[in-house]
Amino acid sequence: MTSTDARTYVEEARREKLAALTEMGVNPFAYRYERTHTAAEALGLYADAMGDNGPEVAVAGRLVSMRGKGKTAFGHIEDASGSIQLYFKQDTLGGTYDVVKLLDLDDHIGVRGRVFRTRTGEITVQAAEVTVLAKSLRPLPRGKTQVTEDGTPVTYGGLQDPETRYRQRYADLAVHPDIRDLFRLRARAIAFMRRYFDARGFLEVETPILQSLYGGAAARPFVTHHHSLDMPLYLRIADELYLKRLIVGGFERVYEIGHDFRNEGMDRTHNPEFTMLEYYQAYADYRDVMETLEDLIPQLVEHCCGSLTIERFGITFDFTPPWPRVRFMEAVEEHAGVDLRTATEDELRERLRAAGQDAETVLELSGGKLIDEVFKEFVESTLVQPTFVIDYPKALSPLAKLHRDDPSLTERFELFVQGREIANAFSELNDPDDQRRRFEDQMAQRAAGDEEAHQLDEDYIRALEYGMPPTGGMGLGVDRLVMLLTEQGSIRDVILFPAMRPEPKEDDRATS
RNA sequence: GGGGGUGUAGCUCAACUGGUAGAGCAACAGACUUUUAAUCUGUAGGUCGUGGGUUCGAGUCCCACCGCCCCCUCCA
Repeated sequence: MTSTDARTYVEEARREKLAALTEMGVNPFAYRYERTHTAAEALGLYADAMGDNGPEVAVAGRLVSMRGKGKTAFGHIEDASGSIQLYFKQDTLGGTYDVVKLLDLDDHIGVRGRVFRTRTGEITVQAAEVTVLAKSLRPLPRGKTQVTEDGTPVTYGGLQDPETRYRQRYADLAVHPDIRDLFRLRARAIAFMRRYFDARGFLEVETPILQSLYGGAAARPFVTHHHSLDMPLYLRIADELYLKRLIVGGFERVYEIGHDFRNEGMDRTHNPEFTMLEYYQAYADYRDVMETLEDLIPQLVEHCCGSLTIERFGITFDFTPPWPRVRFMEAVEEHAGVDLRTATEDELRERLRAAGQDAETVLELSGGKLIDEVFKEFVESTLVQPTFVIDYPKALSPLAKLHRDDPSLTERFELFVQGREIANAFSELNDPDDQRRRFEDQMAQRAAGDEEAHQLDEDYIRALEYGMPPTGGMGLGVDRLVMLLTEQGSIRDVILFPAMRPEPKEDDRATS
């Protein structure tokens, strides 16, 4: 009996083979294997002049296909590099052939033998020695792929159920090489970011995930409790305030790639924990940050996808810089037909209602939230190609410096692609007195019932009082960028282990 | 939170207007010493998400609950 579900007859059969192997003195769970070549390397070794006398290799991997023929058998193993065919022959293997008969799909095995080419033309390892590395007791939900006459592969069966794919990502990855490739691309993108900032003198740092006071974004946090301090701690919702403390400390250029946690709804673009890149650069303003993004992102896209122009979701995205910069106010005026400088809140609410939004929900909106909503309703979806929206209203941006030409605005921009916010950046507010006033405004909104408004962070203000140089900073949602690069419609498809409800136990599956 | 869909064998899916569950692949036994979704013969495998109700009879109808997916709302 396993802990998760009842053992099936298929598993019983595998356990019987496991027992038979043990009976024969074969350890079904070996300690190590001296692999000489990956599957791809072994394939590359063979040249036709070698005939049946190719080089000897020792390959190892998971058995993914097996075609028994009495006294011979063909199968494929798959390793991280790809797959290679194996040929087992009783004449050659002698008693070991009994071990081959006890193999199941999904077993990990090591095979030593010479490389040759079969009559049908496939480069193959003729097994001279077979080592069981790990018996598989539970069959993977593996589909069968047939290549039709016109060359299109058709897969029968396989692991389709999205829930199972997320819950048992190990199985999903094991049977879907393309999913493994997707996560390799994700890793490649993150590694590129790291190299990019390292090469420009940025210091990678780690700031607290457990915080007694959370800040840096408008969001509800996860709360936990520290026993010996007997106090609540919050999981961070952003890295921002700590990274800027480091600018005060003199690092000048810092970045962090890590998880933020927001206790909010889950859907195809929101996971409770997600990956954020933040960077801060002394003596820079938000225009410098735009230039950095216009440099970084195109390079990253080209590095990961091979081109500055990519076809995704039926749209051609062109990352060739420079990207359009549209002012927030002008964008709203153009798409919503309202002038935020003159419109009353009631007029804005009426505009939202006219667009089909729920009247009661709209009534609860005011101030920055209302303006933000108007922007989201009318502007966001129009921003398909990479676009900077710049100069946000002050009310929306309590951590951004006031605009040098217009004190009702801030020097803030967001980068949109495919109608989604990818990055958010500003000339960082470094006037401690102004920061205190902005926090106080937030506290007032909080008192008025806005759970997402910032808390007043005295320690952060103290840091600013010591003096923070002019600083440009940015946060970028890594998951969403990866979604675009890999053409995935759900954030769960780019997170290895997305948040899931716990699996119901057998006993109480239907109760409560 | 609202609306729609869905949950049947290990996997992928069937089962007409209610009549007591079926296929392909996987599994098991046997045949086959260069095959490749191998093939051939035979066998086995299911409290039809859970609980209740209607009915002579429920996978199928009704109610509740649980999970998942999609759309709307929303935070990145």
